[in-house]
Amino acid sequence: MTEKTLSSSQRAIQALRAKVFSGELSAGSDHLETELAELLNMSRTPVREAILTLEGQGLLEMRPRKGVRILPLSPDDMAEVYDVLTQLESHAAECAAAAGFAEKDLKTLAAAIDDMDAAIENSDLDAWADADERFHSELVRLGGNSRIQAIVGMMSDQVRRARTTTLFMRPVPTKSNEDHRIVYQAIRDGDIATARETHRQHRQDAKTILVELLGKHRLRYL
Amino acid sequence: MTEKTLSSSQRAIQALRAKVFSGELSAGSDHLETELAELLNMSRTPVREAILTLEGQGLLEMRPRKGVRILPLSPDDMAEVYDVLTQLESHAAECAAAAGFAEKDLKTLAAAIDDMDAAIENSDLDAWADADERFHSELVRLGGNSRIQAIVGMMSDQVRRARTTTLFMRPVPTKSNEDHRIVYQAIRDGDIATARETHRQHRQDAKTILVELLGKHRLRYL
DNA sequence: GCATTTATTTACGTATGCATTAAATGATAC
DNA sequence: GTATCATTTAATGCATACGTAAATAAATGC
Repeated sequence: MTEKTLSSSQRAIQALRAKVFSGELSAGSDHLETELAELLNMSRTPVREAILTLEGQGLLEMRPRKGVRILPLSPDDMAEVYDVLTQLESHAAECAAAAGFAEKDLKTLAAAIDDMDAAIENSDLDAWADADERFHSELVRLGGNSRIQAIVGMMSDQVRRARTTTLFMRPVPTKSNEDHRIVYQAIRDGDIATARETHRQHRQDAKTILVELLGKHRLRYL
Repeated sequence: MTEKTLSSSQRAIQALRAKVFSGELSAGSDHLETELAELLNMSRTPVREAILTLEGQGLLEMRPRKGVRILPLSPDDMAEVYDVLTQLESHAAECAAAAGFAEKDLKTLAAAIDDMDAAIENSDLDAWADADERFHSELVRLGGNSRIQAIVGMMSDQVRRARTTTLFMRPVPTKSNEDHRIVYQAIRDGDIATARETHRQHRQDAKTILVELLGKHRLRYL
């Protein structure tokens, strides 16, 4: 095993991230540095460093004397996030298709798609969401632009926060996997235009569905 | 005047940024926290906080026991940066065109274009670069996506670092401003496709020119 | 000499203390 | 009752101290 002793700062980052995603630190809530330090059993110093880092990733905001605010996401915010994902991921799909990967280079991508099918069979939404993330993450990796990877990672974090709430509100995403297969084939066949355009449309659909869902359920923040 | 007493952390961020851009802290160089603290006349604490922030913006990297490394930019890195800019800015141009701005909303954009013309007349490359930045920054602002603004801002910082070196190596960018005018008109006329495609091509050309220039001059890092 | 171990240095990570200053509370005037 | 000012509270920003572990130097064995 790759045993590593994480620094307190690193643990703080992980722990805070986890608590934000789990909702233990809910969106819109404020927390004093002292409170978080106590919660994580460490001094304020590493907590402050973690806060700085997470602020840079858009998860929270330091507001002097008012505490650390876990950033809420409005439907407009989600639209912004999805627009960034749409542009950068479709570019990644384009690049991946242009790169001329062999089928064996694409096995991770294919596996994610198969897992999604299986998850839908079993009506296991969590497994589906997990595989979906793997697909998108691998797609971006294949795109070969490390900065796009980093940015998409940050935006995906935002989506992940919303997912807990939204995942069970929407219909089983069967259409979604058809898109994934088309993108996969386009990349394998070097069909640049199809890879890009299919994925672009795929993400744009996801945005529309989500934003409408939020509107329908009167969710103004999450 | 808007007089404000900046915190030491804030001053550290500004000062370090300035020193990176000016080259006083040159790309690839390593610096101990103590050294930077001394340089900025403050304790390590605010310096560390600034380092964390700037690390999140991709300007430097904390390497325990080896010092803070000012990240060098390879031609491949520049290509990555320009690809992100190309995707996100062309999307912003598209959105701006779709938004149906009145001519008066576009005066900042028009002013930047005029300034670039004037700068070319005067062979003032610095003024040109300044106006060029204003154009791109305003374009993205008009796009209306705050996340894209933030990301483009970060990527522009990377470009800015290279500019000191590259600005005087290349021919006067006359063609560039033709593109800008076309983009401007397309936005004003609500011609979404032209706005996007012209700007996309504009940025892609810039990438090609820069990468070739770096190759020609055997600049492997900057 | 060269390799390996031991000692030393020192940069970093974290805890702690304190001054500052924004916010909250209370007092006073109207 | 309200508004203004003084007072108190306490969260933060920063400096400082210190233990730890990495890197370097020294020492030992072969």
